[in-house]
Amino acid sequence: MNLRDDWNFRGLVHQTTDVSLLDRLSAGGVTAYIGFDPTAPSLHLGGLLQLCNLRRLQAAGNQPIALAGGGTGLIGDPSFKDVERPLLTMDQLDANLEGIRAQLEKFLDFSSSAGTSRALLLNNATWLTTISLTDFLRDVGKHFTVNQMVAKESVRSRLERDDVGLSFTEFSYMLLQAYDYLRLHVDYGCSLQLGGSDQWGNITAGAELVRKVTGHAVSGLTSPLLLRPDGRKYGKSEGGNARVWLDPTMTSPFELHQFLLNSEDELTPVMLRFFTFLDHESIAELDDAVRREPQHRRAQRVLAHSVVEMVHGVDAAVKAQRASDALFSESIADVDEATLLQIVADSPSSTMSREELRTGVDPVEALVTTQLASSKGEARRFLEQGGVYVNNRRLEVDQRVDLSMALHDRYLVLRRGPRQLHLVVVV
RNA sequence: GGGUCGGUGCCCGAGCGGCCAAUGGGAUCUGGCUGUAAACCAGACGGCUUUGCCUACGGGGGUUCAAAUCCCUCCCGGCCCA
Repeated sequence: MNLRDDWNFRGLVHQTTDVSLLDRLSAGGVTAYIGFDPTAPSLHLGGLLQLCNLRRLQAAGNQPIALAGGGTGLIGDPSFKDVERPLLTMDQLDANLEGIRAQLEKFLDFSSSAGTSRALLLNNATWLTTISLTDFLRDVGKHFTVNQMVAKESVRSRLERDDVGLSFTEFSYMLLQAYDYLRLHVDYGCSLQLGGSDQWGNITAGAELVRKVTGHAVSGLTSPLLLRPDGRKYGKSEGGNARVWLDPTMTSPFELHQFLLNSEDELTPVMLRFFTFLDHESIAELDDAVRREPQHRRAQRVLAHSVVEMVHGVDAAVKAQRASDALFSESIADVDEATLLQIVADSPSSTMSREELRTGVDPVEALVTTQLASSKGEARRFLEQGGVYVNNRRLEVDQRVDLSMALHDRYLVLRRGPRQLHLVVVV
Protein backbone atom coordinates (compact mmCIF):
# COMPACT_ATOMS: atom_id res chain seq x y z
CA MET A 1 0.00 0.00 0.00
CA ASN A 2 1.63 3.23 -1.06
CA LEU A 3 1.14 6.56 0.58
CA ARG A 4 -1.01 7.99 -2.19
CA ASP A 5 -3.60 5.24 -2.03
CA ASP A 6 -3.57 5.27 1.74
CA TRP A 7 -4.12 9.02 1.96
CA ASN A 8 -6.88 8.91 -0.58
CA PHE A 9 -8.58 6.10 1.30
CA ARG A 10 -8.34 8.00 4.55
CA GLY A 11 -9.54 11.25 3.06
CA LEU A 12 -6.52 13.13 4.32
CA VAL A 13 -6.26 15.47 1.37
CA HIS A 14 -8.39 18.55 1.09
CA GLN A 15 -6.37 20.69 -1.30
CA THR A 16 -2.97 20.35 -2.96
CA THR A 17 -0.90 22.68 -5.06
CA ASP A 18 -0.03 20.00 -7.59
CA VAL A 19 -1.45 16.66 -8.62
CA SER A 20 1.80 14.72 -8.67
CA LEU A 21 2.53 15.54 -5.06
CA LEU A 22 1.14 12.35 -3.56
CA ASP A 23 3.17 10.24 -5.96
CA ARG A 24 6.34 12.06 -5.02
CA LEU A 25 5.55 11.52 -1.36
CA SER A 26 4.97 7.85 -2.04
CA ALA A 27 8.44 7.65 -3.53
CA GLY A 28 10.00 9.33 -0.49
CA GLY A 29 12.79 11.83 -0.15
CA VAL A 30 10.63 14.92 0.30
CA THR A 31 11.16 17.28 3.22
CA ALA A 32 7.88 18.56 4.63
CA TYR A 33 6.89 20.75 7.57
CA ILE A 34 3.96 21.54 9.78
CA GLY A 35 3.64 24.45 12.17
CA PHE A 36 2.71 23.96 15.83
CA ASP A 37 1.61 26.43 18.41
CA PRO A 38 4.04 26.39 21.38
CA THR A 39 1.91 28.51 23.70
CA ALA A 40 1.21 25.53 25.95
CA PRO A 41 3.55 22.81 27.21
CA SER A 42 1.52 20.25 25.31
CA LEU A 43 -0.08 19.64 21.98
CA HIS A 44 -3.81 19.10 21.93
CA LEU A 45 -6.06 16.68 20.17
CA GLY A 46 -6.57 19.09 17.30
CA GLY A 47 -2.90 18.72 16.44
CA LEU A 48 -3.05 14.97 16.40
CA LEU A 49 -4.00 14.69 12.76
CA GLN A 50 -0.99 16.68 11.65
CA LEU A 51 1.17 14.59 13.93
CA CYS A 52 -0.14 11.40 12.40
CA ASN A 53 0.39 12.79 8.94
CA LEU A 54 4.01 13.60 9.66
CA ARG A 55 4.45 10.08 10.90
CA ARG A 56 2.90 8.69 7.76
CA LEU A 57 5.24 10.81 5.70
CA GLN A 58 8.26 9.65 7.60
CA ALA A 59 7.22 6.04 7.31
CA ALA A 60 7.22 6.49 3.54
CA GLY A 61 10.79 7.74 3.60
CA ASN A 62 10.25 11.49 3.76
CA GLN A 63 11.75 13.95 6.21
CA PRO A 64 9.30 15.62 8.63
CA ILE A 65 9.95 18.97 10.24
CA ALA A 66 7.87 20.11 13.17
CA LEU A 67 8.07 23.86 13.34
CA ALA A 68 7.17 25.50 16.62
CA GLY A 69 5.71 28.94 16.14
CA GLY A 70 7.79 30.52 18.86
CA GLY A 71 8.27 33.70 16.89
CA THR A 72 4.71 34.01 15.74
CA GLY A 73 3.68 33.09 19.28
CA LEU A 74 5.68 36.02 20.62
CA ILE A 75 3.42 38.36 18.76
CA GLY A 76 0.31 36.86 20.28
CA ASP A 77 -2.73 35.30 18.82
CA PRO A 78 -4.74 38.16 17.36
CA SER A 79 -8.02 36.28 17.39
CA PHE A 80 -8.37 36.98 21.13
CA LYS A 81 -8.62 40.67 20.74
CA ASP A 82 -8.68 43.37 23.37
CA VAL A 83 -6.99 41.00 25.78
CA GLU A 84 -3.39 41.82 25.25
CA ARG A 85 -1.93 38.40 25.73
CA PRO A 86 1.15 38.35 27.91
CA LEU A 87 4.05 37.57 25.67
CA LEU A 88 5.79 34.32 26.26
CA THR A 89 9.25 34.65 27.65
CA MET A 90 12.05 32.68 26.06
CA ASP A 91 12.21 30.53 29.17
CA GLN A 92 8.55 29.62 28.98
CA LEU A 93 8.92 28.94 25.32
CA ASP A 94 11.86 26.64 25.91
CA ALA A 95 9.98 24.78 28.60
CA ASN A 96 6.98 24.37 26.32
CA LEU A 97 9.16 23.13 23.50
CA GLU A 98 10.66 20.51 25.76
CA GLY A 99 7.22 19.17 26.55
CA ILE A 100 6.18 19.18 22.94
CA ARG A 101 9.38 17.50 21.83
CA ALA A 102 8.70 14.62 24.22
CA GLN A 103 5.30 14.18 22.63
CA LEU A 104 6.64 14.40 19.12
CA GLU A 105 9.16 11.71 19.88
CA LYS A 106 6.34 9.24 20.33
CA PHE A 107 5.31 9.85 16.76
CA LEU A 108 8.47 10.70 14.93
CA ASP A 109 11.95 9.31 14.78
CA PHE A 110 14.45 12.00 15.70
CA SER A 111 17.42 9.65 15.94
CA SER A 112 20.25 9.84 13.51
CA SER A 113 19.62 6.25 12.53
CA ALA A 114 16.67 7.52 10.55
CA GLY A 115 19.16 8.94 8.07
CA THR A 116 17.79 11.42 5.57
CA SER A 117 14.28 11.02 6.92
CA ARG A 118 15.33 11.96 10.43
CA ALA A 119 12.75 14.26 12.00
CA LEU A 120 13.60 17.82 13.01
CA LEU A 121 12.07 20.14 15.58
CA LEU A 122 12.72 23.77 14.81
CA ASN A 123 11.55 27.05 16.24
CA ASN A 124 10.80 30.00 14.03
CA ALA A 125 11.80 32.35 16.84
CA THR A 126 15.33 31.56 15.72
CA TRP A 127 14.92 33.67 12.63
CA LEU A 128 11.88 35.80 13.30
CA THR A 129 13.39 37.46 16.36
CA THR A 130 16.69 38.18 14.70
CA ILE A 131 15.77 39.54 11.31
CA SER A 132 15.67 43.31 11.22
CA LEU A 133 12.48 45.11 10.36
CA THR A 134 14.01 46.79 7.33
CA ASP A 135 15.40 43.52 6.02
CA PHE A 136 12.08 41.88 6.50
CA LEU A 137 10.14 44.58 4.71
CA ARG A 138 12.63 44.71 1.87
CA ASP A 139 13.16 40.98 1.35
CA VAL A 140 9.73 39.64 2.20
CA GLY A 141 7.26 42.50 2.20
CA LYS A 142 8.07 43.69 -1.29
CA HIS A 143 6.91 40.38 -2.75
CA PHE A 144 3.40 40.86 -1.49
CA THR A 145 0.86 43.35 -2.66
CA VAL A 146 -1.74 44.53 -0.24
CA ASN A 147 -4.23 43.95 -3.01
CA GLN A 148 -3.71 40.20 -3.04
CA MET A 149 -3.45 40.01 0.73
CA VAL A 150 -6.78 41.74 1.08
CA ALA A 151 -8.27 39.31 -1.40
CA LYS A 152 -7.49 36.33 0.85
CA GLU A 153 -10.59 34.82 2.32
CA SER A 154 -9.28 35.00 5.87
CA VAL A 155 -8.65 38.73 5.60
CA ARG A 156 -11.68 39.66 3.55
CA SER A 157 -14.15 38.03 5.90
CA ARG A 158 -12.73 40.09 8.71
CA LEU A 159 -12.80 43.33 6.77
CA GLU A 160 -16.45 42.81 5.96
CA ARG A 161 -17.41 42.58 9.59
CA ASP A 162 -18.02 45.86 11.29
CA ASP A 163 -17.99 44.61 14.86
CA VAL A 164 -14.34 43.62 14.90
CA GLY A 165 -11.33 45.21 13.33
CA LEU A 166 -8.20 43.68 11.93
CA SER A 167 -4.98 44.82 13.51
CA PHE A 168 -1.89 45.39 11.43
CA THR A 169 -0.15 42.65 13.37
CA GLU A 170 -2.81 40.18 12.44
CA PHE A 171 -2.78 41.37 8.87
CA SER A 172 0.94 40.74 8.57
CA TYR A 173 0.73 37.29 10.09
CA MET A 174 0.73 35.58 6.72
CA LEU A 175 3.99 37.28 5.80
CA LEU A 176 5.67 35.84 8.84
CA GLN A 177 4.43 32.40 8.04
CA ALA A 178 5.48 32.77 4.43
CA TYR A 179 8.91 33.73 5.57
CA ASP A 180 9.09 30.52 7.62
CA TYR A 181 8.56 28.51 4.49
CA LEU A 182 11.26 30.44 2.68
CA ARG A 183 13.79 29.85 5.42
CA LEU A 184 12.94 26.17 5.69
CA HIS A 185 13.30 25.80 1.95
CA VAL A 186 16.60 27.62 1.74
CA ASP A 187 18.17 26.19 4.89
CA TYR A 188 16.67 22.70 4.98
CA GLY A 189 15.51 21.98 1.46
CA CYS A 190 11.92 21.82 2.57
CA SER A 191 9.51 21.70 -0.34
CA LEU A 192 6.13 20.92 1.21
CA GLN A 193 4.00 22.52 3.87
CA LEU A 194 1.10 20.67 5.45
CA GLY A 195 -1.75 22.05 7.52
CA GLY A 196 -5.45 22.12 8.17
CA SER A 197 -7.66 23.47 5.44
CA ASP A 198 -7.87 26.79 7.28
CA GLN A 199 -4.17 27.21 6.56
CA TRP A 200 -4.52 27.09 2.79
CA GLY A 201 -4.14 30.81 2.29
CA ASN A 202 -1.04 31.01 4.44
CA ILE A 203 0.49 27.98 2.77
CA THR A 204 0.04 29.25 -0.77
CA ALA A 205 1.36 32.65 0.28
CA GLY A 206 4.51 30.91 1.52
CA ALA A 207 4.88 28.81 -1.62
CA GLU A 208 4.55 31.91 -3.71
CA LEU A 209 7.22 33.72 -1.74
CA VAL A 210 9.59 30.80 -2.23
CA ARG A 211 8.94 30.83 -5.95
CA LYS A 212 9.49 34.55 -6.26
CA VAL A 213 12.69 34.55 -4.27
CA THR A 214 14.30 31.30 -5.42
CA GLY A 215 12.46 30.40 -8.58
CA HIS A 216 11.70 26.94 -7.12
CA ALA A 217 8.24 25.46 -7.19
CA VAL A 218 7.30 24.17 -3.74
CA SER A 219 4.09 22.53 -2.62
CA GLY A 220 1.32 22.71 -0.11
CA LEU A 221 -1.23 20.23 1.09
CA THR A 222 -4.12 20.71 3.46
CA SER A 223 -6.23 18.19 5.31
CA PRO A 224 -9.90 18.55 6.10
CA LEU A 225 -10.69 19.99 9.49
CA LEU A 226 -12.40 17.60 11.81
CA LEU A 227 -15.75 19.24 12.38
CA ARG A 228 -18.57 18.13 14.55
CA PRO A 229 -21.96 17.76 13.00
CA ASP A 230 -22.84 21.23 14.25
CA GLY A 231 -19.79 22.72 12.60
CA ARG A 232 -17.70 23.37 15.66
CA LYS A 233 -14.11 22.29 15.78
CA TYR A 234 -13.43 19.04 17.53
CA GLY A 235 -11.80 18.80 20.93
CA LYS A 236 -12.49 22.38 21.80
CA SER A 237 -14.65 23.69 24.58
CA GLU A 238 -17.60 26.02 24.06
CA GLY A 239 -15.31 28.99 24.26
CA GLY A 240 -13.12 27.57 21.55
CA ASN A 241 -10.19 26.71 23.76
CA ALA A 242 -8.44 23.42 23.53
CA ARG A 243 -9.86 20.92 25.95
CA VAL A 244 -8.17 17.66 25.26
CA TRP A 245 -4.41 17.60 25.61
CA LEU A 246 -1.82 14.98 24.87
CA ASP A 247 0.05 15.62 28.11
CA PRO A 248 -1.08 13.02 30.69
CA THR A 249 -0.88 15.55 33.52
CA MET A 250 -3.23 17.92 31.69
CA THR A 251 -5.61 15.31 30.30
CA SER A 252 -5.30 11.93 31.91
CA PRO A 253 -5.22 8.86 29.67
CA PHE A 254 -8.58 7.96 31.16
CA GLU A 255 -10.10 11.31 30.17
CA LEU A 256 -8.72 10.98 26.69
CA HIS A 257 -10.14 7.50 26.48
CA GLN A 258 -13.55 8.69 27.64
CA PHE A 259 -13.55 11.58 25.23
CA LEU A 260 -12.90 9.30 22.28
CA LEU A 261 -15.24 6.59 23.49
CA ASN A 262 -18.04 9.13 23.42
CA SER A 263 -17.39 10.15 19.82
CA GLU A 264 -20.46 10.60 17.69
CA ASP A 265 -21.28 7.75 15.35
CA GLU A 266 -21.04 9.95 12.28
CA LEU A 267 -17.57 11.14 13.16
CA THR A 268 -16.03 7.89 14.29
CA PRO A 269 -15.20 6.46 10.86
CA VAL A 270 -13.46 9.70 9.97
CA MET A 271 -11.52 9.70 13.21
CA LEU A 272 -10.40 6.13 12.69
CA ARG A 273 -8.94 7.20 9.37
CA PHE A 274 -7.29 10.30 10.77
CA PHE A 275 -5.98 9.09 14.08
CA THR A 276 -5.11 5.45 13.66
CA PHE A 277 -2.81 3.40 11.50
CA LEU A 278 -5.18 0.49 11.14
CA ASP A 279 -5.25 -1.27 7.81
CA HIS A 280 -8.07 -0.58 5.41
CA GLU A 281 -9.84 -3.88 5.95
CA SER A 282 -10.09 -3.29 9.69
CA ILE A 283 -11.39 0.22 9.15
CA ALA A 284 -13.99 -0.96 6.67
CA GLU A 285 -15.08 -3.60 9.12
CA LEU A 286 -15.46 -1.03 11.90
CA ASP A 287 -17.41 1.28 9.57
CA ASP A 288 -19.74 -1.60 9.14
CA ALA A 289 -19.99 -2.12 12.86
CA VAL A 290 -21.01 1.51 13.40
CA ARG A 291 -23.72 1.13 10.83
CA ARG A 292 -25.08 -2.26 11.82
CA GLU A 293 -24.69 -2.36 15.57
CA PRO A 294 -23.95 1.13 16.81
CA GLN A 295 -24.93 0.14 20.34
CA HIS A 296 -21.78 -1.91 20.73
CA ARG A 297 -19.60 1.07 19.82
CA ARG A 298 -16.87 -1.23 18.64
CA ALA A 299 -15.37 1.48 16.47
CA GLN A 300 -15.29 3.96 19.34
CA ARG A 301 -13.62 1.40 21.57
CA VAL A 302 -10.96 0.64 19.03
CA LEU A 303 -10.45 4.33 18.39
CA ALA A 304 -10.11 5.16 22.07
CA HIS A 305 -7.78 2.29 22.73
CA SER A 306 -5.47 2.84 19.79
CA VAL A 307 -5.15 6.58 20.29
CA VAL A 308 -4.43 6.25 24.00
CA GLU A 309 -1.95 3.51 23.23
CA MET A 310 -0.24 5.64 20.62
CA VAL A 311 -0.06 8.72 22.82
CA HIS A 312 0.52 7.21 26.26
CA GLY A 313 1.66 3.67 25.69
CA VAL A 314 0.05 0.27 25.95
CA ASP A 315 -0.03 0.05 29.76
CA ALA A 316 -1.87 3.34 30.06
CA ALA A 317 -4.28 2.24 27.37
CA VAL A 318 -5.15 -0.97 29.16
CA LYS A 319 -5.65 0.88 32.44
CA ALA A 320 -7.82 3.51 30.83
CA GLN A 321 -9.93 0.80 29.30
CA ARG A 322 -10.37 -0.91 32.65
CA ALA A 323 -11.26 2.36 34.33
CA SER A 324 -13.78 3.09 31.63
CA ASP A 325 -15.41 -0.29 32.13
CA ALA A 326 -15.62 0.32 35.88
CA LEU A 327 -17.09 3.79 35.59
CA PHE A 328 -20.70 2.64 35.69
CA SER A 329 -20.42 -0.94 36.82
CA GLU A 330 -19.91 -2.69 40.10
CA SER A 331 -16.42 -3.62 38.98
CA ILE A 332 -15.48 -0.24 40.34
CA ALA A 333 -14.98 -2.17 43.57
CA ASP A 334 -12.21 -4.23 42.01
CA VAL A 335 -10.18 -1.43 40.57
CA ASP A 336 -6.91 -0.31 42.16
CA GLU A 337 -6.71 2.91 44.14
CA ALA A 338 -4.94 5.01 41.53
CA THR A 339 -7.42 3.99 38.86
CA LEU A 340 -10.32 4.70 41.16
CA LEU A 341 -9.04 8.20 41.77
CA GLN A 342 -8.76 8.76 38.03
CA ILE A 343 -12.33 7.69 37.50
CA VAL A 344 -13.62 10.23 39.99
CA ALA A 345 -11.03 12.89 39.21
CA ASP A 346 -13.67 15.17 37.70
CA SER A 347 -16.28 14.58 40.36
CA PRO A 348 -16.75 16.70 43.44
CA SER A 349 -15.60 15.17 46.69
CA SER A 350 -16.04 15.57 50.41
CA THR A 351 -15.05 13.81 53.59
CA MET A 352 -16.82 11.82 56.27
CA SER A 353 -15.39 10.74 59.58
CA ARG A 354 -14.60 7.13 60.21
CA GLU A 355 -16.55 7.44 63.46
CA GLU A 356 -19.87 8.36 61.93
CA LEU A 357 -19.47 5.76 59.22
CA ARG A 358 -18.87 3.08 61.79
CA THR A 359 -22.38 3.59 63.10
CA GLY A 360 -23.73 4.20 59.63
CA VAL A 361 -24.95 7.39 57.97
CA ASP A 362 -28.54 8.04 57.00
CA PRO A 363 -28.62 8.04 53.18
CA VAL A 364 -30.82 11.14 53.12
CA GLU A 365 -28.22 13.00 55.16
CA ALA A 366 -25.44 11.73 52.95
CA LEU A 367 -27.16 12.93 49.78
CA VAL A 368 -27.77 16.36 51.19
CA THR A 369 -24.30 16.87 52.63
CA THR A 370 -22.68 15.74 49.41
CA GLN A 371 -25.03 18.07 47.53
CA LEU A 372 -26.21 15.24 45.32
CA ALA A 373 -29.66 16.31 46.48
CA SER A 374 -30.64 19.87 47.20
CA SER A 375 -33.11 19.06 49.96
CA LYS A 376 -34.11 16.17 52.13
CA GLY A 377 -37.34 15.87 50.24
CA GLU A 378 -35.45 15.51 47.02
CA ALA A 379 -33.07 13.02 48.60
CA ARG A 380 -35.96 10.84 49.73
CA ARG A 381 -37.45 11.01 46.29
CA PHE A 382 -34.22 9.88 44.66
CA LEU A 383 -33.98 6.99 47.08
CA GLU A 384 -37.55 5.94 46.56
CA GLN A 385 -37.06 6.12 42.82
CA GLY A 386 -34.01 3.91 43.08
CA GLY A 387 -31.69 6.54 41.75
CA VAL A 388 -28.98 6.34 44.37
CA TYR A 389 -25.93 4.12 44.19
CA VAL A 390 -22.92 3.43 46.37
CA ASN A 391 -20.00 2.09 44.37
CA ASN A 392 -22.46 1.62 41.50
CA ARG A 393 -24.66 -0.69 43.53
CA ARG A 394 -28.17 0.55 44.16
CA LEU A 395 -28.85 1.74 47.67
CA GLU A 396 -32.16 0.69 49.19
CA VAL A 397 -34.32 3.21 51.01
CA ASP A 398 -33.66 1.85 54.47
CA GLN A 399 -30.01 1.02 53.89
CA ARG A 400 -27.46 3.09 55.76
CA VAL A 401 -24.10 4.06 54.36
CA ASP A 402 -21.38 2.51 56.46
CA LEU A 403 -17.73 1.72 56.65
CA SER A 404 -18.11 -1.78 55.27
CA MET A 405 -18.88 -0.25 51.88
CA ALA A 406 -15.63 1.70 51.71
CA LEU A 407 -13.27 0.81 48.88
CA HIS A 408 -9.63 0.49 49.89
CA ASP A 409 -10.97 1.28 53.36
CA ARG A 410 -11.06 4.96 52.36
CA TYR A 411 -13.43 5.77 49.53
CA LEU A 412 -17.12 5.71 48.85
CA VAL A 413 -18.35 6.50 45.39
CA LEU A 414 -21.86 7.93 45.64
CA ARG A 415 -23.88 8.21 42.49
CA ARG A 416 -27.22 9.84 41.86
CA GLY A 417 -28.97 9.09 38.64
CA PRO A 418 -27.11 7.89 35.58
CA ARG A 419 -23.95 9.92 35.98
CA GLN A 420 -23.73 12.27 38.94
CA LEU A 421 -20.75 11.00 40.88
CA HIS A 422 -19.40 12.13 44.21
CA LEU A 423 -16.35 10.83 46.02
CA VAL A 424 -16.45 10.53 49.78
CA VAL A 425 -13.08 10.22 51.46
CA VAL A 426 -13.07 8.60 54.88
CA VAL A 427 -11.00 10.56 57.38
C1' G B 1 -48.85 62.95 32.97
C1' G B 2 -54.07 60.49 31.69
C1' G B 3 -56.40 55.84 30.42
C1' U B 4 -56.19 50.72 30.18
C1' C B 5 -54.55 45.70 30.61
C1' G B 6 -51.32 42.91 33.31
C1' G B 7 -47.36 41.12 37.19
C1' U B 8 -48.76 33.33 39.57
C1' G B 9 -43.86 28.09 41.06
C1' C B 10 -37.11 27.45 36.83
C1' C B 11 -39.90 29.47 32.07
C1' C B 12 -44.68 30.04 29.54
C1' G B 13 -49.41 30.17 31.27
C1' A B 14 -54.59 28.79 33.69
C1' G B 15 -57.16 29.92 38.19
C1' C B 16 -60.49 35.08 39.89
C1' G B 17 -63.40 34.14 47.76
C1' G B 18 -63.14 28.06 50.64
C1' C B 19 -62.42 21.36 47.72
C1' C B 20 -55.19 25.57 45.82
C1' A B 21 -48.70 24.02 47.15
C1' A B 22 -52.26 25.95 42.82
C1' U B 23 -54.96 22.73 35.81
C1' G B 24 -51.82 22.50 31.41
C1' G B 25 -47.25 22.90 28.41
C1' G B 26 -41.88 23.41 28.33
C1' A B 27 -37.35 22.81 31.03
C1' U B 28 -35.25 19.71 34.75
C1' C B 29 -34.77 15.19 37.56
C1' U B 30 -35.49 9.69 38.56
C1' G B 31 -36.73 4.93 36.69
C1' G B 32 -37.63 1.72 32.29
C1' C B 33 -35.64 0.92 27.54
C1' U B 34 -30.67 1.68 25.64
C1' G B 35 -24.92 2.48 23.62
C1' U B 36 -21.71 5.97 29.48
C1' A B 37 -26.37 8.20 22.71
C1' A B 38 -31.00 9.99 20.69
C1' A B 39 -36.01 8.99 20.61
C1' C B 40 -39.76 6.88 23.41
C1' C B 41 -42.70 5.16 27.94
C1' A B 42 -43.70 5.89 33.28
C1' G B 43 -43.15 8.80 37.52
C1' A B 44 -41.38 13.12 40.28
C1' C B 45 -40.92 18.20 40.40
C1' G B 46 -41.58 24.56 47.42
C1' G B 47 -39.56 23.13 52.37
C1' C B 48 -39.78 20.21 56.80
C1' U B 49 -39.31 17.02 62.60
C1' U B 50 -44.34 14.42 56.20
C1' U B 51 -51.59 10.81 58.14
C1' G B 52 -49.50 16.74 59.67
C1' C B 53 -47.00 21.51 59.72
C1' C B 54 -44.54 25.86 57.56
C1' U B 55 -43.58 29.27 53.52
C1' A B 56 -45.48 30.88 48.79
C1' C B 57 -49.31 33.57 43.67
C1' G B 58 -44.95 41.74 42.55
C1' G B 59 -44.29 44.80 47.95
C1' G B 60 -47.14 46.71 52.10
C1' G B 61 -51.83 47.33 54.45
C1' G B 62 -57.14 46.03 54.86
C1' U B 63 -62.14 43.27 54.44
C1' U B 64 -63.55 38.10 55.79
C1' C B 65 -64.42 32.47 59.94
C1' A B 66 -61.56 31.92 55.17
C1' A B 67 -57.98 35.57 49.83
C1' A B 68 -53.64 33.89 44.35
C1' U B 69 -58.80 35.34 44.02
C1' C B 70 -62.32 41.41 46.97
C1' C B 71 -60.62 46.70 48.61
C1' C B 72 -56.59 50.56 49.37
C1' U B 73 -51.70 51.89 48.34
C1' C B 74 -46.81 51.50 46.39
C1' C B 75 -43.37 49.31 42.78
C1' C B 76 -42.66 47.15 37.81
C1' G B 77 -44.16 45.90 32.55
C1' G B 78 -47.39 46.06 27.84
C1' C B 79 -50.72 48.93 24.93
C1' C B 80 -53.54 53.56 23.82
C1' C B 81 -53.86 58.96 24.44
C1' A B 82 -50.84 63.55 25.60
